[in-house]
Amino acid sequence: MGDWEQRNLINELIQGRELARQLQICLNAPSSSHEDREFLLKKIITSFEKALAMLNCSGFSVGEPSQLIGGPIPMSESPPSLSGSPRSEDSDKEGNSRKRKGFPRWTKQIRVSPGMGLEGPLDDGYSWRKYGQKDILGAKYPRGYYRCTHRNVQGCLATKQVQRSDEDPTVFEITYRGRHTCNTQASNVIPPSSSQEFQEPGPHSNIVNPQQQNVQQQQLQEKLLNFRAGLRVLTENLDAPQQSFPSLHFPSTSNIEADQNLVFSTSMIVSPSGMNTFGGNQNLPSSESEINEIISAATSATNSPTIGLEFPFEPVEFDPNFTFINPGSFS
DNA sequence: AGCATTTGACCGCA
DNA sequence: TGCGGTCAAATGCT
Repeated sequence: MGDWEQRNLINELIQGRELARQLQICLNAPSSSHEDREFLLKKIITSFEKALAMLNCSGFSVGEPSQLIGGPIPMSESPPSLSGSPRSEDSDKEGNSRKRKGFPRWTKQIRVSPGMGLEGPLDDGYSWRKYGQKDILGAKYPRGYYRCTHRNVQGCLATKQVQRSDEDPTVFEITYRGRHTCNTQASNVIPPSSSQEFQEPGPHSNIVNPQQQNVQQQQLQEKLLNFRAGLRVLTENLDAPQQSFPSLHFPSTSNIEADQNLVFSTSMIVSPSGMNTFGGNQNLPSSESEINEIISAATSATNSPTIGLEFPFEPVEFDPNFTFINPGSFS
């Protein structure tokens, strides 16, 4: 872990601590609303998840045994022994091979509810560009192939595949391959200061004047509040390999072979009966095709400001055990 | 015009 | 040889 990442991690932990303190104050204040507490709680969780994600990203296996929601997700890909001889990233660039078997790979299965805005959880904070779609044998739904938008500019070789589950169409299995070497997410992960934690200072964001900033921030906070009120994030222990994975060297440079053993899972589930409380907006996907369109758009993570607003959930990117479930259980 | 998506073709691996 | 992953030209979108 480099200095930069360490700073980010520390920032995140400090932020988590501050939020916890605020929550403590909130709990002692009878005037505070349940919503406020809930909001702070969500922020704390998000903060810690970010920190964990950073650790995961930096080579620490931080998956913890936790609550299971849907049971272990069977991996459709090769088991930890992952086939193929390891290849260095250098030798595996375009032109040498169309199959990049040497990259670490991990899979998430993610659940979302339409009521909470599908683009949120699907946006992992990176910009993805779709470069292919393929009908997979035995699968009802085609698999989408995405690569980092900054592949050409920054040589970032991260890719991901999005596959809708046959068994449960509301589940999307996202397989990530390779690590981002671009700086895309950096600005998202670490807010410059706590007062700007909900801004999206990503590469696509434009500098705005303070007034616009305040308005946007306020709207964003309101949106997030609504979003979070309907969101419950639970971790799930989906894959043993992660726990048993002995190495603390996540994809740095020297341990690609061992890294191939990394297999994570998370679930994204689109609840067909999700409540429509998100910001009072009733324009929610009702049909399968609509959901597909949204998923497609969200996974491509373009410059849409809406997508950008959802960045607090991006740490899911590296968290093996996230599950977004139908927020209908909240009211 | 520039960027993203679509889609058929190509390639490597099992 | 078939399947999965990627390329790249065509097309669409802003």
